[in-house]
Amino acid sequence: MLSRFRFLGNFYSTQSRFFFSRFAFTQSDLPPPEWIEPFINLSDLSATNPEDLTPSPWVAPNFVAFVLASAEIQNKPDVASRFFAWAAKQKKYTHKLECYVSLINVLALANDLVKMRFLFGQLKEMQFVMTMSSANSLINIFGELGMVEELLWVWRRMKDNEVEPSLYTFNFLLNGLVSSMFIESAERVFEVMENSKIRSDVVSYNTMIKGYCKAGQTLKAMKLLRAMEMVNLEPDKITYLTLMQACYSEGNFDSCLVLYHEMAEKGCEVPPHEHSLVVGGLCKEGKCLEGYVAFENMIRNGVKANVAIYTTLIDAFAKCGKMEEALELFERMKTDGLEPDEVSYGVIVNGLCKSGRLDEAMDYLKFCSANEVAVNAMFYSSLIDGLGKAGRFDEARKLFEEMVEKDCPRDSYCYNALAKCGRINEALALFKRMEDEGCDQTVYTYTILISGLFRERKNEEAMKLWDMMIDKAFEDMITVLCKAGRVKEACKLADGIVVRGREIPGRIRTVLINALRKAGNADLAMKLMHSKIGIGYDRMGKIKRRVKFRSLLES
DNA sequence: TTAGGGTTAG
Repeated sequence: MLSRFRFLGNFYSTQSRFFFSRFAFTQSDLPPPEWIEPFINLSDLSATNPEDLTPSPWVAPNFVAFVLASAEIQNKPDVASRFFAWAAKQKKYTHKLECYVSLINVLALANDLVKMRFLFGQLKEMQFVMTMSSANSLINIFGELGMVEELLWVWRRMKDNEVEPSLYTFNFLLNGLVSSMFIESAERVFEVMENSKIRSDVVSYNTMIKGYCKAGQTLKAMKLLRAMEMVNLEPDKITYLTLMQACYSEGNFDSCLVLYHEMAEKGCEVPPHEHSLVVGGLCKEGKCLEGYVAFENMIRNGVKANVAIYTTLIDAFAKCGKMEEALELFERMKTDGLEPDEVSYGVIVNGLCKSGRLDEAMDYLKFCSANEVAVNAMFYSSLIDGLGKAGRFDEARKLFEEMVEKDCPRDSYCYNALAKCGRINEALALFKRMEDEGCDQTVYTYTILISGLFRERKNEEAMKLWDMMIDKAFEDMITVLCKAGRVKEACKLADGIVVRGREIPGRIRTVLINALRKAGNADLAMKLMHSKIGIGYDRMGKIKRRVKFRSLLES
């Protein structure tokens, strides 16, 4: 947005200089602001009603473009639409390409996709000659919204009009494709760049790296980092942050640490977030002392700690059973001028509950409620769990019911904590309540119930729940694998369900189709959508054909 | 033009 503002500023100042020298303007010139302002309030466009404007000679295309660009900067889609419509009605006036681009942009910001599509349909019919700046802007906006068809139209149009794409055009295109998870297409564009006059730069590499990370192909992303060194391109802090973030989410903290040292060695600026990833990684592995060393190291390097880093460390100490150290860090954080938030308090409350210090934990709950710290479900689940384990069932139940009064939605953790400490009938009633309240039952919920039922020798009921759980687990597993981009494994699992004589529900097919599409396998997604893969039963329940999901990926 | 925080259970 800033860059467009800058563009507009340059555009305007050069034009107005031109103006003063000529003292008059023609249809295509732009009037200076002091000429426009009696008619239209540029600093607050909503104060102007376009219908009140005197038309000629003010309806110069550049004037309209300028007002629309102002509306875009002020994010006023209604004003822009009205002004656009008003201008279109004036005699001898037709919109310029830039007017369409401005209005499309402001509509995109307002998320009005329907109007955007309609307008783009008009633009396509206008036979405009595509310009570089309009193409860049459109490719950027369509890319962000995942409107790949529209994006490719602009790209082709540019080619037809023999407008040479710039490095920015390529990078916008790459980013658009990557945001819409068209990774294979992005790969092809990247290859084209490698072989063209325009060489890919750090941004192009970073964008491809982001794409691979999003698709769960961290190894490919790593290879690209090494490829940068081969072409003498210096990776920057964004390259490292993207990769470290991906390694961190995969739980690969060693690689995270390697990248961290690498960037420090290269003298690359290390942003606070990279430090958090390292401290967080060490803490997640239970190495709270090493995490603490990294934390001190960060402060020595002049990077100020923030609430998130403190919270990570406090939690790590609490989990190692070092509650006193955790509380000391909590105090240090406050003397450091940082205000603990609900997550920090949640970590403290959870730690206290785990170490059996329930009354202190209850005091924190009271303190937070009285001091406008948002009390969330985690506070309650920790306390309900702790109270239950200490045999204080009534207090646990009371807290569970109190959540409704306090407008705090109950999650599965709260239900499970209470179900675990009560009798089996109570737990079954809670299972039903979860369903009614739309709270997801987890594997842990089923485990509590099944073991409870077996203990009471209600074996048949237990087995029924077991079957329910297995079906749900398969479905969850497929969803999780798809989200991680591991479509091949998801397909194998789906085949496993069919072999066991069960059918794949439509909603899981959709998950698979979307995963294939996101992984850049649009063709395979189409194939699955229109095929009978996995659906292998006739009306008598006999297997008619059993085409495996896996066959999709083997072809 | 690209990136961007932490917490909960057997």
